[in-house]
Amino acid sequence: MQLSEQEIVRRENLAAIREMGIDPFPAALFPVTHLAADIKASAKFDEEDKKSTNFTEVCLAGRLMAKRGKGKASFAELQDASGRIQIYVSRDDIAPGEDKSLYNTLFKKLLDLGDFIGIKGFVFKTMVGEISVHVTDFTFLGKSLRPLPVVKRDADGNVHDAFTNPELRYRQRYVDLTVNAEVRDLFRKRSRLITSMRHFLDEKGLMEVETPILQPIHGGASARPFGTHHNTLDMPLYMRIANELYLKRLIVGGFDGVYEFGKMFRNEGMDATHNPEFTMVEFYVAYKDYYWMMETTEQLLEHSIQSVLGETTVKVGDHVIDFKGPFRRLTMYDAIKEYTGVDISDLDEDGLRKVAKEMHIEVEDSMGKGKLIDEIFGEKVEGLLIQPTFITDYPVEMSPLTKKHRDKEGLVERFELIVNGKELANAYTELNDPIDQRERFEDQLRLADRGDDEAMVLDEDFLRALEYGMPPTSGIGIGVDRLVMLLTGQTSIQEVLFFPQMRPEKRKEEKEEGEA
RNA sequence: GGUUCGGUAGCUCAGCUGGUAGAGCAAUACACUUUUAAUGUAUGGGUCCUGGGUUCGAGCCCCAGCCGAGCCA
Repeated sequence: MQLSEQEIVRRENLAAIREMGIDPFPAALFPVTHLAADIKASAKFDEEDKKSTNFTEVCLAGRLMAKRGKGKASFAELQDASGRIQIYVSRDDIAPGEDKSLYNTLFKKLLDLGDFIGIKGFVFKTMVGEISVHVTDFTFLGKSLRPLPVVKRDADGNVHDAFTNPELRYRQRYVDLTVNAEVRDLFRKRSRLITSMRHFLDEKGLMEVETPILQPIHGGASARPFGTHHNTLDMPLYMRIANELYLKRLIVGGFDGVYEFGKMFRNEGMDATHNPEFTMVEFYVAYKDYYWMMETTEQLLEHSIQSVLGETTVKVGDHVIDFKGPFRRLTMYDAIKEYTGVDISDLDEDGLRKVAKEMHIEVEDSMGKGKLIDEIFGEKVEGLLIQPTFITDYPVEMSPLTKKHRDKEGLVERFELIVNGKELANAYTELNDPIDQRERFEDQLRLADRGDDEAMVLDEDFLRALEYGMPPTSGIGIGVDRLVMLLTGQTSIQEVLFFPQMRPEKRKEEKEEGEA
């Protein structure tokens, strides 16, 4: 392995630390008592000597992220999980005796940016007013053998030498997180959002469950799956594209409210809004319908966004999106009529195909009525719906798991929530008539025969479950990644996933092996 | 899949009409006991993504490929 100059220096420093009799990777715990951000937020000071009156002895641990040497005393910055705080190290405080090597050698020479240290000391304010920890004792906690990018921030908040290369940031997310505080904040928001959604669902009395990721039949959605193989059973398995059919089996089993946060896997193209694996939260509640679900969705989003952002509005580009309910409700046909001027409610398949062609939408022979309407909506309407909007009452052909509308012929009780021109959630009054469900699956098989490779697969065991009887139920799936993108103003899904999917990087060593 | 842009020091980036590679930060050495994008002086650091081609000569031009970003489908 070819080491850079700076990596060699760090390895030499590592060896020198060992020679001083110090373990550069100590095993013992370090008794942390405080976090940088808490000290900065609540330190009180004696006006006379500038020492803190409430933080007289603190122990912190973290990475050394900046050094400002000043001869016999130095300033440095320690970064822990909460943020950064300045530390002040003076030679005669940490090395009071004759031997000054702890300061002159270890602190000044052998300590590199990125190393982990633990410090003990008291909090004070410098002459310039910076809240700092005056170090009385420090412990080496871990060596960093590679130089981190050094990102600096000036007094006006401008960032200098930012670590911005997206490829490097995604491939080495650990570096991105170490060096870019706003990235850490984004993922904290993501975590808080999921926590607050979970609280909301718990409060509603729903039970969190887990269902199979490896499925013998990839049901519950229209998408191409990842295939895999189980050796012992010697059978193909698919990574789930949805968990809907399993959650409904649990409703059959007598739980009347279940939810699952989970990864779904779809073997399709990747772009700014699609990663092969992504997170959905789905929940199903017995004895409810899609009207109830619309109200519940409004409450859930308003509650969780309020608790993450402290408000219900989000700025996205030039728009301010308000998640305060109630959201606008518009039927699919009315939406198309409003945005294209065409009333398609009475058209048959041929009529729809003609209308789509007139709108310059690409159509294929394999497309049925449902797919054609979906294309028209997707091309001409969806992108224009910025504020949260429930699009309701879809044609039965494109919704094989949804109950037929209670009083509109040919439609089903389904809604999608569209925000900022994109689908955020998809919900139904669930189809619980097993005979109707079997016919819908058979319609899907006919679509598959026509060449629709996304048509849904018939799941015989799911039908058996419905035959035992499922209570009337409403269910929904909400795209968590897309919601996080909205809340954090990101336009790329990669920015809200810790580890977005990437092509493998070619290392030189591997390449040479491959060629040999 | 199509198309545009990019890949140069650890990081962020310059690099003229094709003439043997540059800055800031980081690193190394020295000075400095309240600094803060610390400062001053000096020093070192490169498979210019890979492979071909054109040329006396390629970071730059041509071809193919790899990786990434954006736009389109």
